[in-house]
Amino acid sequence: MKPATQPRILDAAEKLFARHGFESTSLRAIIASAGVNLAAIHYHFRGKEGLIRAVIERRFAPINDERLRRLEVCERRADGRSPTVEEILEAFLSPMLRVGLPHSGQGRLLMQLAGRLLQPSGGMLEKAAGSEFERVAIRFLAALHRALPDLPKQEIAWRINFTIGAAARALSGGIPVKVLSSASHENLQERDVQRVLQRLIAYTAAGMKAPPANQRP
Amino acid sequence: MKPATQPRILDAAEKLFARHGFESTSLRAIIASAGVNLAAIHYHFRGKEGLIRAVIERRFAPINDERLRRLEVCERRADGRSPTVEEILEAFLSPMLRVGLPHSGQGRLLMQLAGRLLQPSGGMLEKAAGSEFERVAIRFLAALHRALPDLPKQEIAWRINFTIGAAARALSGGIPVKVLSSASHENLQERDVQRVLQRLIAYTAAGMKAPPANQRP
DNA sequence: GTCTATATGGGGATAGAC
DNA sequence: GTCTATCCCCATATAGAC
Repeated sequence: MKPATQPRILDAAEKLFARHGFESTSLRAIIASAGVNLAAIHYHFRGKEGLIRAVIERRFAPINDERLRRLEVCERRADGRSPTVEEILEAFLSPMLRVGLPHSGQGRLLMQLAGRLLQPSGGMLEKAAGSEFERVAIRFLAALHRALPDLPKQEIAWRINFTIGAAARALSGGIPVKVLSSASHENLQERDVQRVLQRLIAYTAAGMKAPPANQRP
Repeated sequence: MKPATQPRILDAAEKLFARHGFESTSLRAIIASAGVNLAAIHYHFRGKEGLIRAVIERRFAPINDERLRRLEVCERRADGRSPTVEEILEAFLSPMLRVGLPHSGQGRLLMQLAGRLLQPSGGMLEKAAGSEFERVAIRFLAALHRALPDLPKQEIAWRINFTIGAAARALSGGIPVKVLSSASHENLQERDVQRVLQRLIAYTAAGMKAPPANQRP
């Protein structure tokens, strides 16, 4: 028996989106891969934008839940005191990087997809990703503000954005410069996620804890 | 007398690309704004991809020249010793963030454009941006390796990628999460670039200098 | 409720007249 | 160098079969 139409569409769309990006993937390519009719997409998802949103939400809702869950765990473990910046950042970054096992093709596809998702690229993607991120961002901003009471909240907000940018690089494998990609992009395909996560946390935690620059130069 | 067709196309395309992104901007929108014929784009630039590449190269070649020039200046000033990480990163980041004055509309447009450019988003952009970056990336990787001799070169390559990701966030204004964008996106439109640069350098320099994570967890 | 067939309008690209 | 006319592909919408 063959799987239902809806998940077949979602699986095919996720794979193609991850490989070619959202705007470069046509619905026709998706229906060919899924073996369904074009109008089925419109029926189930109300068009391409709805399909993108459904793909995103299917995968990122659990990630965001996991982020919040981990944050609560390490806050409870800290028992009244604030968790370390490293712990908070691991709660934020790890679920995204760890989805799927290192050897799972689906996991790596999702990492590429996530790398694309996190970057603003022209309108509708922001909306789809933004609503998912919002609840998470608020919680983590508060947690980091508590861990770094000397930093203005505005500075922390900036640094969260910098951190997201760094994570997006890690997920998408970096720029296609040979000298850099030999050390990142290629390896990302083959090495384990844990190593990348360690590098990313070492970098972003140090940046997060940096003394703020002089505001009057 | 009216300007030549070619720069008119480039100006209109840059403006629209900056505003709506590359894939969401139609050639027809560009010709309407530039007041030229559709085929003129294909004649001068061999299609949309060539136009994107031309827009990119026109703006980024001088930026990359400036990066290399600044790196040489601070290396000469260091007189045999290595410049600080902060100096190297400022040479790398500042030309990109400083193009145009804070109040120049063109400068801000370019910042948005650059923010989009630096993030991998589906194929052809990487190629266009990658060739531009290559010569710069090699030089800065070497300079940072000299400034941070204890770090493996591979680790530095990863951190350069993280740094680029953070810079891309600064340029594009961050994710559209209200609580974060109130502190970044909105202000980026109105406040001076110097402030952003200071924040970015404080964050990325700390990340760059962080002790590497344990490789055996 | 689920899907097929088909129509519409907009997109990038190209050949060839001027 | 420039423009007109045209081609083919795509996303979307809808009517109606099952």
